[in-house]
Amino acid sequence: MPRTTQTDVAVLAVLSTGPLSGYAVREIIRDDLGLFWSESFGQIYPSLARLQKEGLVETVPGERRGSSLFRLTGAGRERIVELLREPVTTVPPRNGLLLRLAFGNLLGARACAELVSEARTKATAQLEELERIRRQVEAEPDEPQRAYALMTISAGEHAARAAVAWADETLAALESL
Amino acid sequence: MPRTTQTDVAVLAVLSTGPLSGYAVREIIRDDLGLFWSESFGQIYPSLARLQKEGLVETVPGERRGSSLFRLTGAGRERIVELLREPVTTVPPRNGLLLRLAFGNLLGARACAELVSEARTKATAQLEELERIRRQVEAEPDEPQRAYALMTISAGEHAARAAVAWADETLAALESL
DNA sequence: CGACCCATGTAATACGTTACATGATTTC
DNA sequence: GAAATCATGTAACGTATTACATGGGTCG
Repeated sequence: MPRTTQTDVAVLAVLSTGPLSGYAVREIIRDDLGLFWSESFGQIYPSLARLQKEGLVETVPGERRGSSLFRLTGAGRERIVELLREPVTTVPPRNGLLLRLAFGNLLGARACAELVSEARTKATAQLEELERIRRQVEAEPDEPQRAYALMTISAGEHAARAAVAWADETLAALESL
Repeated sequence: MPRTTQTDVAVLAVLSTGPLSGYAVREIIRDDLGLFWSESFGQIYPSLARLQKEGLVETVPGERRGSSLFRLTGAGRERIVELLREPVTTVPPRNGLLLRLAFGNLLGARACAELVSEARTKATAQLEELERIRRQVEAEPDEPQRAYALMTISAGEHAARAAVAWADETLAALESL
């Protein structure tokens, strides 16, 4: 696990697009960043409280009576750039499929083939989903944002296509065992 | 995070190849499974103690005076197959590079290109490393084990090649921004 | 005989999810 | 006015890393 929580980075980054409720922050993370990022409520709310105490976000009255939105302060706007500049921390790998395959002799070729086949199905489904999202994003106006969104989509597409190719190759290998 | 610790699965699986010290278990996980799995000492030793209490592993005297090795019991041998049969749990995604790219307008095209370039370098290095390991494994006798090891290596190769292709495409896109 | 590796373990701390508790607002 | 959604937060629990503490064996 990373030394410093990345939650603050994600929350600040999302808030850089405009004032939002904690609930809305979570929705954006889930719906727009969900393919490569995730946060739970249990992380987001404490993070917002922390960031407010540090003066990086402030609350402004929302549309709903009594509701308030979180907005980046000037300090917050500086901080998020600082944070994004910090080196990318990677989580230690934990690939359950490859662990099972590495000990495939315990599981048997048949069961392994099922697992790989499942992975292939998931990858093709993801590929379709990504193509759908791509069309949607490409329909948006050509703001600088769009180009960056397309890069993250493309990363998913490359990974998914690689997964499918690997699965096909691996299924063939398992067949001839 | 997964509901039940996957550490026990990995430890039992490694011990299925023969009796080992806790230290040796960690070495195998790091050196042989490191490309897709990781465990720290702080997980391995408590796991071994737990597994021993459950009667899934037992200790046998090792070669060194006073040292003892952990060995799977019959129950342990059954259990590991059960555990491997359980559905693969996936960790929620946390891709720091894609998070930065998604908010690339905050970071700027130049800094983004540096990050992507770094990722490309890492991927090519990994590709070379994997080819080295592949040659090494291919030199081993053709036991059933070998075929499974090659599948995990191939997964890494596909992923690394995809990463390189994506990086090239993305660098070009950033150039024309 | 000093450095390094083998070996075991614990404590402090951090990270993260899930479930629970609560209530307002909107929509049908 | 019932159901769904918006909204906020906490508590319990589980998972995992890192640093620390300790000592035996090996090799130069």
